[in-house]
Amino acid sequence: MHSVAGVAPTPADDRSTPARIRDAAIRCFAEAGVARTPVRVIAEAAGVSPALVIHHFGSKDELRVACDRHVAALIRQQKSDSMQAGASLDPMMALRTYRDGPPLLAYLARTLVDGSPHVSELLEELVADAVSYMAEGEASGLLRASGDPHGRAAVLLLWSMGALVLHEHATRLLGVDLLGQPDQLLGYVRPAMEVMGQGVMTPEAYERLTAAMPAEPTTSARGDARATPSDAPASQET
Amino acid sequence: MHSVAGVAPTPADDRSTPARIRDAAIRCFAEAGVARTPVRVIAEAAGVSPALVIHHFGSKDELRVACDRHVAALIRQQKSDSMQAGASLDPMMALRTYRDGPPLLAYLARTLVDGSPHVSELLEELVADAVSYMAEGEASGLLRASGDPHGRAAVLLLWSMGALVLHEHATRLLGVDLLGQPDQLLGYVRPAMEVMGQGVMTPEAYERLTAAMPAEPTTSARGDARATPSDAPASQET
DNA sequence: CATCATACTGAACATGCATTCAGTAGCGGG
DNA sequence: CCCGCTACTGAATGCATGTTCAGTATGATG
Repeated sequence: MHSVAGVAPTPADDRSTPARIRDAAIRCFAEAGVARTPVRVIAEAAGVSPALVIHHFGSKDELRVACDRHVAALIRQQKSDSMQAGASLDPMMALRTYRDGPPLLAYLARTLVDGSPHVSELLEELVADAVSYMAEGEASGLLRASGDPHGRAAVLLLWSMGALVLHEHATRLLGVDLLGQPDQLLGYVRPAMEVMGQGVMTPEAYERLTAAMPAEPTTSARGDARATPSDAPASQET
Repeated sequence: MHSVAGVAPTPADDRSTPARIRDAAIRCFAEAGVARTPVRVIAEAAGVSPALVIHHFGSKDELRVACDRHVAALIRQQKSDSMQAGASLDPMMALRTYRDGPPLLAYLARTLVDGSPHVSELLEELVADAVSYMAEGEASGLLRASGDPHGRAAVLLLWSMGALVLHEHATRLLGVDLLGQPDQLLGYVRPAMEVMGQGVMTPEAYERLTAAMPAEPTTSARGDARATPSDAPASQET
């Protein structure tokens, strides 16, 4: 465990010591989670003493916050960098191709469940971005209109991020590594695209469903709705 | 924090002491996660001493395994109970209506990320179930056929469970509580149903995409595929 | 050169934790 | 009545971990 760096302080490492500590922490946190990585291990990975970690960041928790901020900033940046190169339906897909993408995604997957204000903020930005990209997509005839654009974008992002968080299960169930390179994700991407492209229901079944659904998509949900006959993923009505 | 039970050992509690401890542990683990709930808190919630918890289960870790098994068994049972009452596209939806459903879902959400052999096993069963239900749905004209039924079922389950795991973000982004009652989930269910019903892409765009996709859906992914132009959720190509 | 701040360390320290231990109470079987 | 067994407890024990502390080196500044 904790197979990260080693103590070798690559001679040509121009990063400042705090930066090296922060980067080591990001790798460790991504690999084992925050709770299960002692400061000792981070210090070793950065080639310094545990005391120095505290000296620079004040406490392990403040170090974590610094990591959150840095990762959020990196993702924001790579997001805007990849803007021109054609956005995909998965906002994180572009990240996988970058050199440091996978560790970033692993860190994100951990932090999404641990909960961090900065990552939560990032998530809200991603939803907002998705809404506007999808509006463009709608305008150019690629995407369908939605009765609730924000809701749709949020649900798609939750699914995408949720799959990322459950990447271990994705590996077991589908044999793909969601933290890896995009060209090895066909086992995930193809079914996903199938659903994104056509849905899973027949047009008639969907028609019947919408007729039975309570009205008002965008206004905040009212209490008049009875239990819906079905929901998100996995089967049909008997 | 840890607002669970209290020490009151309801006089009419016919559960055995180990069962009471296990149930208390499930509640605590669901609420705060395994790592962040000391044995002491579980013992308090069950009205016993920490030493007794160890006495009955051997260690905290074995207690966790017992909880995993019990939760998996409960979910299996409620799943088969609700079979007759019309399965939905979300395999967990029925659980929400049961009295003890929400805590079970919360426990599941925690354990899915912590990783547990028994819950992983449960997940595989759920995929298998989903495949057969969706085959029925296809036969009765409700669902579309898929080029990769297992992949589709797995992806849908991953999305559904992923959203569950990220329920805190769902609350913030959509204002719904995925751990709560189904009739308060419209903000999630409606966009989800929209996607499940029709997909997000226009038929023409999907047509163009499938034409560009590499072939062979069911055979295990070969290494010949180049990067796919896009993926799962959030936008389109510029 | 003297001074001072800063980077840094090894060895403590304090705390929270799971687990152990020695012992008590109660109870069923001989 | 007594023996042994089980449920159970309060107080240790030992360990891992975050943090502090006293002190050293280094390099800039006067």
